[in-house]
Amino acid sequence: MIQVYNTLTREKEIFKSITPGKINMYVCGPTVYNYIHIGNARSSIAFDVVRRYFEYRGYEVNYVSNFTDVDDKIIKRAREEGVDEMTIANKYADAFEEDTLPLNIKPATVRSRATEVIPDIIVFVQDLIEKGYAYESEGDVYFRAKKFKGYGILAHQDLNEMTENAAGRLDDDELIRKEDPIDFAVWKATHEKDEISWQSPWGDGRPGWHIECSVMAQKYLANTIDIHGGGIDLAFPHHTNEMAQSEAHTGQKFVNYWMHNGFVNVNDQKMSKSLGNFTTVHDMLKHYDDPMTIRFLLATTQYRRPINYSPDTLAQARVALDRIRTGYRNLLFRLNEAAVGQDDVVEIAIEKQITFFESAMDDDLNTPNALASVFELVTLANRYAEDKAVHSNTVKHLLDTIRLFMGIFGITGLSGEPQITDMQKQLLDARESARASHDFDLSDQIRQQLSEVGIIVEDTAQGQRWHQA
RNA sequence: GGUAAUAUAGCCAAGUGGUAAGGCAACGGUCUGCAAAACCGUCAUCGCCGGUUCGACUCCGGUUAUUACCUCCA
Repeated sequence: MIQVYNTLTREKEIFKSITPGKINMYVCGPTVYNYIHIGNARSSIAFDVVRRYFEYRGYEVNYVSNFTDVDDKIIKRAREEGVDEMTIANKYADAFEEDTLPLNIKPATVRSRATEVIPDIIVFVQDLIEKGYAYESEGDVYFRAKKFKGYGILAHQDLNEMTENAAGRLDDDELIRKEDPIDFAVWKATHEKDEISWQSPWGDGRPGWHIECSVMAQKYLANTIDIHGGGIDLAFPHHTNEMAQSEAHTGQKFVNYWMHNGFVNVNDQKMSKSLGNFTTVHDMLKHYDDPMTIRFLLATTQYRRPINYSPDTLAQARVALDRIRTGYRNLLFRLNEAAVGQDDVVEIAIEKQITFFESAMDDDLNTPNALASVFELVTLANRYAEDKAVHSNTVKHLLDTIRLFMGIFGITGLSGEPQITDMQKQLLDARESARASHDFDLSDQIRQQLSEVGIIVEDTAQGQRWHQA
C-alpha cells in the first residue's frame, strides 16, 4: 500500500491508480530560456524517483512533461541576443537534455513543447469561450476564475483576498480588459511586430502560460490523470489555473494526486537572480566531477522538504555516497571466490532491510528512511566481506539489492566500472607476489606508482584489492 | 494582512502516546608490515510555556523564531 501526500487535501492518501497497474503522470518542465538551475533539477529528480519507485512496484508509468518554449522570458531573451525565439528555445531544450543526462534522469515518455500543440490550444480555448468560462477582450482571452467553483482551493487561497491582491498589481490597461482582476490569460494578443505569434479566431497571439499543460495532459494522457507534479511554487497560480481550465473544459476531475516538491536553497538563501546565486546545472557539472553526488543529495532528501545546496552539504553527500560505493566494492571483491550456496542468517537480514526500504518508500517516498536501510545493507556487506567463507547466492543478493535500491534513487555505477590496461594488471600481479615474499619496499613502490594513475590499492585479510579514484 | 511549512545531538536528518533511525564528525577499541578500508563500542530527551493523560518529543492551546507562497519562479 503506497501513500502519497496530496497537496489538494493536505493529507497522505492511499494511492490507487485509475487503471490497475498503470499510472499517468504529468510533471511541469522548464521554460527553455536559460540553462536549468538546481531547482529544476531537483524537481526532475524528485519525480524521476517517484516514477522509478512506482516502476519498481510493478506499475507501467506514462510520464509526460513539457518544455515551455513560448513565453515572455523567451521573447525577451531572443530580443537581447538578436535572434528569433525558436533559436533560444532549441538551444536550451538541447541543453536540458545534455544537463540531465549525467544526473541520470529518465527521459519522459512524451516530452512535448508548447509550440507543438498550438492547434489543440486554440480548440481548447474556443471551447472554454463556448462554455462561458472564458471571454475575448481586445485580442486577449481571459478565464473567468470566479465562474469555476472552487477556484484557489489547491493553494488554499481566499478568493476575495486574491482578488484584492491581483487588483493591486495590475496596471490600468489590464484592469480595463479584465472583467475581474483575478481572471487570468489563456491567450495573449501580440502587440509587437517582432514577436512570435500564431493566427487565431481572436487575432494574432500566443498561448498563456498555463494552458499548454492542460492541453498536453489531456492530449497525451487523459481527462483525469493519476499524478500531477511540480515545484511547490507552482501550486499557485500555475496549477490552480490548470485545474480550473481543465475541469471547466472536460467537466471531469483533472488530477487525483497533486504532488509538489520543496525548494532548493543555495548557501541557506533562496535562489534568485537578485542575490546572484542562481546556480545552473550546466555550471555545476562543469565545476564538479561527480554528478552522482549531486543526484544523491537531491534524491535522498524527502521530496517535500527544502534542500540546502552548499559546498558543505555536497561534501557530506559525497562522503555518504562513497561509503556505499566502498561497501559495495568490498563485497564485490569477494564474488569470484564465493562458494556455491547461501547464508541464511545474512539472507534474513537482507529481507528485513528490503521490507524496511519498501515501507519507507511506501510512506510518501520517505527516501531518508529508505536510505537508512541501504546503509544497513552496506554494513551487512562490509561485515560479510570480512567473513572467512562467503557464498555466491548471498553475495549476489546483497550486491543486487544495494544496486537495485540505489537505482531507485537513480544512482548507478557503484563499482566505478574500473578499466585498467594490461600493463597495470601486470603491476598489480607483481605487487601481489612482492607482498607474498614480504618485499614491502617494492610493493609500496608499485602502490605509489598505481596511485599516480588513479588506481587505489588496498590490502585486506583476503588479499589485495583495488579501485579507481 | 492572508495561507502554509519548519524548529530533534557539533553538522545533515528520520521517527513514535510508553523513555529518540541512519550518515558525517569526535572519542575508545579490533584488524593491519605500512597505508587505506572495514568492524565493535561510546556520544541527544526532541524551540519555549501551559493543558489532556498512568505516561508526550509525538495530542490540544498559547508563545517565540525561521522560511515559503499570495499571478516571474521548480
